Amino acid sequence: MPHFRVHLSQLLQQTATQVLQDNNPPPIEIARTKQANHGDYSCNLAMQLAKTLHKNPREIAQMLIDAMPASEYLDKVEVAGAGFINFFIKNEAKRAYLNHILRQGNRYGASNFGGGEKIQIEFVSANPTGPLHVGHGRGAAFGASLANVLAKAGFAVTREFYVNDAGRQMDILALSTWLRYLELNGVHIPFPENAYQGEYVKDMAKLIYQAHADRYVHQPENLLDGLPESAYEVAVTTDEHLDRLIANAKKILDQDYTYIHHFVLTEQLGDCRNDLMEFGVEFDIWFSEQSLFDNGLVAQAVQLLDEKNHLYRQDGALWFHSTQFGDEKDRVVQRENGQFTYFASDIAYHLNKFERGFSRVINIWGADHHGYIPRVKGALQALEQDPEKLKIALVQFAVLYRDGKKAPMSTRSGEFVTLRELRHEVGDDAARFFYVMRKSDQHLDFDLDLAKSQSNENPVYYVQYAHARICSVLIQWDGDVASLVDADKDLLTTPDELALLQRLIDFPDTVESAAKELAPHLIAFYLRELASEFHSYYNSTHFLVSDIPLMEARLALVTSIRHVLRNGLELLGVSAPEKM
RNA sequence: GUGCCCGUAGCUCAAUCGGAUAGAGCACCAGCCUUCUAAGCUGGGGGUUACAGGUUCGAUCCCUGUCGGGCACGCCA
Repeated sequence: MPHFRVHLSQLLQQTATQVLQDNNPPPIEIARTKQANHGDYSCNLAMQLAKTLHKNPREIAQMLIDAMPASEYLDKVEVAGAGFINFFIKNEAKRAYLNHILRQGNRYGASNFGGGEKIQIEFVSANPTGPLHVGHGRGAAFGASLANVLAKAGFAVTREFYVNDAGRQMDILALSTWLRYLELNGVHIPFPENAYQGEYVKDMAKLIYQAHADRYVHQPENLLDGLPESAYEVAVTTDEHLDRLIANAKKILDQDYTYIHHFVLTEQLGDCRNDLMEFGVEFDIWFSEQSLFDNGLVAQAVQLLDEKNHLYRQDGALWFHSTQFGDEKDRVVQRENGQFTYFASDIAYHLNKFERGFSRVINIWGADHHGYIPRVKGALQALEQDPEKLKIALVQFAVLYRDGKKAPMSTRSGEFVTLRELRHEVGDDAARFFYVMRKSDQHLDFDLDLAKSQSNENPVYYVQYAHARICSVLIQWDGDVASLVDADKDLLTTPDELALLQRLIDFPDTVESAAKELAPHLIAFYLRELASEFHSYYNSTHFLVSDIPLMEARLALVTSIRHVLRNGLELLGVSAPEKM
């Protein structure tokens, strides 16, 4: 079965090369039309050629049409407006397409757009220092849906979570947990305000306490070494004090520090993984930042930059000359104290991604990281990699609304809404759908009341309901769906039915666009429109009629709609219930 | 202050990377269940696409400026 849009594109390509002779035509773009009287597809090629050919675009369009070979799928081709070429697909061809959908079933919508290209998509990558919050949720939903879309469009997709298990934040979490643990053992040291305040820290301390009692209570009196007397009474708030506490804790605990560190990391990562799994978000690879250090890849990447003369030393630190690659200032890769910065391991990580043979790499970042892009791309360029292969999709913040008011959120005070709370409150389906209803680079107003409402206002139910209705009809019909390929599709003649056919035909193109533009929201919009057209059709037309051939034709259409609804919802990680 | 993103119906958002008469949902008004699920459908009003210029066959989209909002400007991650 032909892909109409591709077919037309080839037809026009062939014609254009012939008509233009030595001039090679610009890329042919076939678009869907908005209005029925413009046909089904249109092309603006003639208008684009008007300038180079010094001719009236309508004239060029007519020339192209006259030279175009006949197509068995076309009813007619017209010149319209300023010089559009409008294509009218035969209704018979659209009807025949239904069998293609029925046979493809859950594969329908797939294409070879990606050509099996290896593509890596890294998302969420939250610090394993606490529960995921609603901001991570958007990255997770967006990334997972996009990955599904890319896979459907023919890319070989690897989903990856970068685990920041090497940095200072992990040390702060380990320290925080140990302090809570000491409290449980009756040792009270003022809890730093800039340590992790959340209840989950106390929970982890409790677990250690329950399993090991006082085993990790070594000389806590030395914990405040090097700190002023006041530290015994007042909670510290500065980074210096916190770092001193960490250093002291490491000294006091020695080997046992590794245990605490490992314990909190495993706990948090496990929690994060479960949370995401329940949300329908899974990864192929959990990539450890620490492993980059352990394998010497960070040192190697920095050395490589040095060999290519992109580093210099100043104030005791090692700087990358990123301004030479469009960054607004140079960046430190190795601190005065010898520690590599987060940026250094990130360079190593991205270099590693490219060395693993991905032809394209997609990072999904929170929009607050946008300033970070030039330095990463700069580093890649400095290492003689093509920065164009790295695409960074920025996801804006999600703001929750309850009762028409902003829900308060602040990580610092520990008063933030976790992803888990959100999922439990509105349900996984609604959460997944709402997160991708907006373009990713737009702020998202997440209306909790709307997401929760089990009513006609809720777009998730609207789409799912269409699916459930179809299931219900098919159950009452009680026939063999596979037999519907034999139905006489020519009995589908109403404007409703023809519009639905075209909508179904559009699905693979929509998936392709969503892949090309990294825009899974297109799927959400498409599904709403398809559901809308279906509901309308459902209300105006009875399917289970006594005229058997007519009934089977309609059931063939409706079954195809069910396939597309299901496949589309699956891309978004939303369930397709058979009953509601 | 500098850089990036954004500004579309009363509200929340689309608009197939420059295309044809800018579209949906919510809200508001008026209707539709003895029939496959009313979590549904039908009809109606709503716009100088923040503002002012520019580029061209053609601009919500590209360029310049102004106004308004968000984010980022660490030897943090």
